[in-house]
Amino acid sequence: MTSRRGGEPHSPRMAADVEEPAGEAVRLGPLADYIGYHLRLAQEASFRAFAQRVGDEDLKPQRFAMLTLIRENPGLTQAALGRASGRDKSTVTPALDDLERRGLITRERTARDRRSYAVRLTPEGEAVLAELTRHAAAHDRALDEIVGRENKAEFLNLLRRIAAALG
Amino acid sequence: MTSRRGGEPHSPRMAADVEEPAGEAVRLGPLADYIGYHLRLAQEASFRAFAQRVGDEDLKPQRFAMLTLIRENPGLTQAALGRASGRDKSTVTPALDDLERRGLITRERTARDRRSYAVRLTPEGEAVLAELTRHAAAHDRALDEIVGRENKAEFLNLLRRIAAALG
DNA sequence: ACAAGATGGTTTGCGATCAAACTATACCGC
DNA sequence: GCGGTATAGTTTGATCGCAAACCATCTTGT
Repeated sequence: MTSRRGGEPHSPRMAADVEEPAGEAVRLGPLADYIGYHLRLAQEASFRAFAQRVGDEDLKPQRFAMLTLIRENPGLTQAALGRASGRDKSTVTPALDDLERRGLITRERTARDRRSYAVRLTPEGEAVLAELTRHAAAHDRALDEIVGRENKAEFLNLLRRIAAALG
Repeated sequence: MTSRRGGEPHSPRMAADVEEPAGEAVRLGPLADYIGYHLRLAQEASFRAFAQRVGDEDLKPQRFAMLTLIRENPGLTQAALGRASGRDKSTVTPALDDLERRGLITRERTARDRRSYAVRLTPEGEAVLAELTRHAAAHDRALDEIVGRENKAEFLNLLRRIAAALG
């Protein structure tokens, strides 16, 4: 095979059988020691495991966090909820639309600031959250096992430091 | 489309000024000790800091990881790239379309397996990656500082363990 | 009190991502 | 070989997320 050059996207050039790392042994290079890279892989693995545990039909981690924050801070505003859960306000709106449609939360206008809503759980929301919390607790116990009891506190502190320093 | 203009709340109930956590002191409840929750916040903070550092116009962490993996494993397939970077193959395709359009990578059919492409960096891709690597290294040095030199190895190991155990 | 700016919420536009359906090719058992 | 199954890549459809534009309301400076 002659090695052709050229810049056509998707032009099917043939390559002789060169090195081809083929096997699963992919080298990570500098990535291997980057905190950011491993942070992403770990977070996504955790996310998927959680979603799988509660079932595809159910509520995802993001919704769970929002419901918990609402229960812990009844009447909080959407903006406060967004800050606490690390989501943009334009993400909070449709998420709450969904939770409201499902009858899990209420939005009430407040006299104090008529721009904002006071968000609260409905009894139904409390019930669903209680169920979700069981799944979440089981999920986090699994994470605890992986991390190890003796390392958890330090690990959490490092994660908090990263979020705080870069947030 | 939840078509609802700012004027009409869905259930326009007025709430007298009840507790209203108002201030920024939002209680996290059980979330405070969940590894998954802090993992997500830390990852997103890191992601945003990286994107900001390389500039909005430039390539995001995901593209950087892909370019690095291609450089470290020239000729690897899209499937292998997806596995290594933790992305679905249907995510890899448009990402490589973009990188190819920018002239940073090439896709060549191989004789060995005519279903797959051998992906490689162009000289232009090498140059862009070199520049990106400088930013990434600076970013990770910042993370190193936050985590602390003496904690980094252990921290990385825990992240790897989580990704491996739940992946 | 009033104008200027800040803030809460919604909408729109865009990119990233996955899952599932599909095509083409490779591999395996017989 | 042949058929069945597995794999590489693409396409489509859906969800999630952010940023920016926008309106309504609150706050602040003077």
